[in-house]
Amino acid sequence: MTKQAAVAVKLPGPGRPRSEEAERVILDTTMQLLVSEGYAGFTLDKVAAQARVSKSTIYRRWPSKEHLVIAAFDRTPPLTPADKGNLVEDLVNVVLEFINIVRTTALSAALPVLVGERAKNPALAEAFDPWLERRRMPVKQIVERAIARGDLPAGLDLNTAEDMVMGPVILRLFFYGKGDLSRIAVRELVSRAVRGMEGSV
Amino acid sequence: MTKQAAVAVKLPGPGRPRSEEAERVILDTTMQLLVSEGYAGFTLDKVAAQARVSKSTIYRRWPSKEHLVIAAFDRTPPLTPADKGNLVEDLVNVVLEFINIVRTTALSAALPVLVGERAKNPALAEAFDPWLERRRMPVKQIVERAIARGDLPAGLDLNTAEDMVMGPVILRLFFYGKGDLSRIAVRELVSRAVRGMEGSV
Amino acid sequence: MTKQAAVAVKLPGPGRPRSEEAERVILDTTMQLLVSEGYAGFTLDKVAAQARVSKSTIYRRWPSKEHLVIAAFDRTPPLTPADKGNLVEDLVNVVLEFINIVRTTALSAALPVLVGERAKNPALAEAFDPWLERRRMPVKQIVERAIARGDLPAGLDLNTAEDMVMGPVILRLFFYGKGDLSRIAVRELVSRAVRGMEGSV
Amino acid sequence: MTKQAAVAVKLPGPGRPRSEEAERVILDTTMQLLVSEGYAGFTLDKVAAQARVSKSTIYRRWPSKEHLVIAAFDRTPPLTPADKGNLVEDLVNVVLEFINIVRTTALSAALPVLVGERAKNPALAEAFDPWLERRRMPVKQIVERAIARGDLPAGLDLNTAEDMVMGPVILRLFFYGKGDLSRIAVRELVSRAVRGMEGSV
DNA sequence: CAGTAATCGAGACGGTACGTCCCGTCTTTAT
DNA sequence: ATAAAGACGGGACGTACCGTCTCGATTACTG
Repeated sequence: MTKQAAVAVKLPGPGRPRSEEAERVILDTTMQLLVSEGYAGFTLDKVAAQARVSKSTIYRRWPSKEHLVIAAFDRTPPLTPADKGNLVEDLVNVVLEFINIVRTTALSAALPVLVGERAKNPALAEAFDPWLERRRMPVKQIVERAIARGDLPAGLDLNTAEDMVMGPVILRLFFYGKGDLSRIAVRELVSRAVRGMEGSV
Repeated sequence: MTKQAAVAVKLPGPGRPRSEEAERVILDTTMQLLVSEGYAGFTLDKVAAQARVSKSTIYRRWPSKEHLVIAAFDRTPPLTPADKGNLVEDLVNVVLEFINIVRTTALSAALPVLVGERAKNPALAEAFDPWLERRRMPVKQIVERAIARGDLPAGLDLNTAEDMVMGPVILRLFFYGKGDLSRIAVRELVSRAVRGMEGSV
Repeated sequence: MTKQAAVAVKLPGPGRPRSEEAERVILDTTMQLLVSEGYAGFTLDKVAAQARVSKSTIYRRWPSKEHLVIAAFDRTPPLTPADKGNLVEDLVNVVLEFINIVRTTALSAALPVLVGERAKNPALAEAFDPWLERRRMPVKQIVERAIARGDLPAGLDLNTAEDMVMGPVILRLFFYGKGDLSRIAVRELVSRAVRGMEGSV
Repeated sequence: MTKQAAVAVKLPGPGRPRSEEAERVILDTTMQLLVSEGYAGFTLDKVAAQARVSKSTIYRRWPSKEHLVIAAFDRTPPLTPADKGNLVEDLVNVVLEFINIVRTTALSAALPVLVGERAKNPALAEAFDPWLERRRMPVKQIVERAIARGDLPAGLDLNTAEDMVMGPVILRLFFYGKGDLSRIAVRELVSRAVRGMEGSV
């Protein structure tokens, strides 16, 4: 009934404790290799070799390559939902921050693959979806505050709003190589999305 | 100046001509295996075996597994941009048609992977981008006609419009497992997108 | 100066040790397949399948098909240089024993191929030549003892003697399909070779 | 019943006649490629490409790669059995000539492979054996003349004599990389072989 | 303080797909 | 009928990676 076990602090128990150092090095190496080699060239053997760690040490912590990748991305800092009281500008800022993260990490290469795998791998979905949901929070929070302020109608579904804001951005980011994602272009997309949110269906 | 050469009919020339039969069987088998096995379980050896064709015959036509997959999708019928003079309804119809295609073919599993590969494989991008562009046409055409009718402002960028319509849908289709894509939900997304298109930036 | 290192017992070292069982099964299967399929029909995939071993396990030990074959032959028991004090009879016996081994194993099919490959593959020569040298030992020993007994002149070169004994035999064995290699024929060849060894050049 | 057909001059008949030019170019290219690439790197596709000839043109003439190789070697000039009346010197000369041919052509690489194939390919044996027999003739002739002169006993079997002369040489030539085959070494081998031929068994 | 148990590194293992290569055959159009 | 060109089926090659396993060597907690 309780999910405490999952969160519970690992009790010492007998036996040699897992090295936190190893965990950190593995995740760092994972991130670095994803960037330098791309997802396709990313290999657990390479991670093990470069991190000076055995493959068992990796598999003891994460059940598959994909889980490791998700864990690595999980450490990227969360988006900070700026609150200047201006809906459009707040959204633009958080979107640009997201774009920047995607471009500097290997997310653009890895995310599609993870998405593809998730479809048929329930175990992966279990790790992936919370991460994704966490990534969606900032936009939702900004929209929520705007509703509270009365800038947006009360009946607006937060998920729908998020889809409208991020959908076009993600399309340009992942699907089209050369989509315009300058601040100006983003502001147009966001402005139009916000306009679409106003009023009832 | 002319692109005719690229489109020109392949002249017979000397040597045994490539078997159109083989090509057809390979693409059919590819599509079928993608659906039945998923992208990860999809193998060129399986294609060769099931299509009763040698691997050389496949590799002679497409330089890699990914190119073959794109070629297979390339044969899926183009979306037909219905024209009932009602912008929102026309868009809803074409979007639902797209959703249906994605769900009945293996697109949902394959597209993310292809997108991921495209990022670092220029040769793949060359084959992938035209296909994607072709898929974007119907929505653009509908929007274009609406502009001609005066239903939408003349200055509206077609790509932007397309991103606003398809972005949220694709987000729900690929990224979120259980996004609501019923006709009602789609109509809301499309209606809001259209509202966002109206007026200037 | 010492060659001990090469012969030294493999120290355990870290990591999972290589399975001696696997090694044995692979070599057994190799030998059996060479006999049943002939050299041309001999395939590493077949070996892997029949030995219930992965190809990696084979390639981890031997760098190529040819090296594996040599390793398999390397296990055939060495010729036993009989010593009845009769030079000709001792030689006849060891030659007949050699002929028998060649005929019952796949040597007759494999040896020529290996010889052909050796010419341009230094790595192969490195494995092949010691094996060949080992095969030459028995005849040399018999000749050496005969020299010690005073049955052959002291200045006789052992290699030359060996070439004179085995050359005609190998010619008949490998090059001519139907060369007479009965005990009587062999005794004639050996007798004449021994007569040629007597006296100075 | 008659074998005339095989030897009969090709009657013109209908249709385009076979190009003698093509035949010559193919054989030349075969020889050259065997030398430059070695037997393993020798490919019919390479022959066709370099000779500017289609593979069909090759297969119309010879039923397999091996037959083509034999045909190419078949054009090497026959050994000329010098006759200076000195048995040993005549043999030494013809042996050295043979050694030279083997070393300048690709024979050393190809012969072992052909020998290996011959064992299980009757059709190949049919082409190979006559060639081999032809190569054995000079030594036999020299021995025959020596018998006629009374230098060797009348009962000596020619094949046995040939085996004794060529066996050791071939052993050094094909099997051992670095066998001494200088004129002096060859003279010793031949002298000893001749001594072995003298007297009865 | 000895014993127990989980961890570590190293690296072998079965399985399987990849993309390349070559053989010998077949199918075109052109001589 | 031959020729050049080149596609075809078949099948082996050697490489790579995955996720599992087996070692000997460390660490801690436990009795």
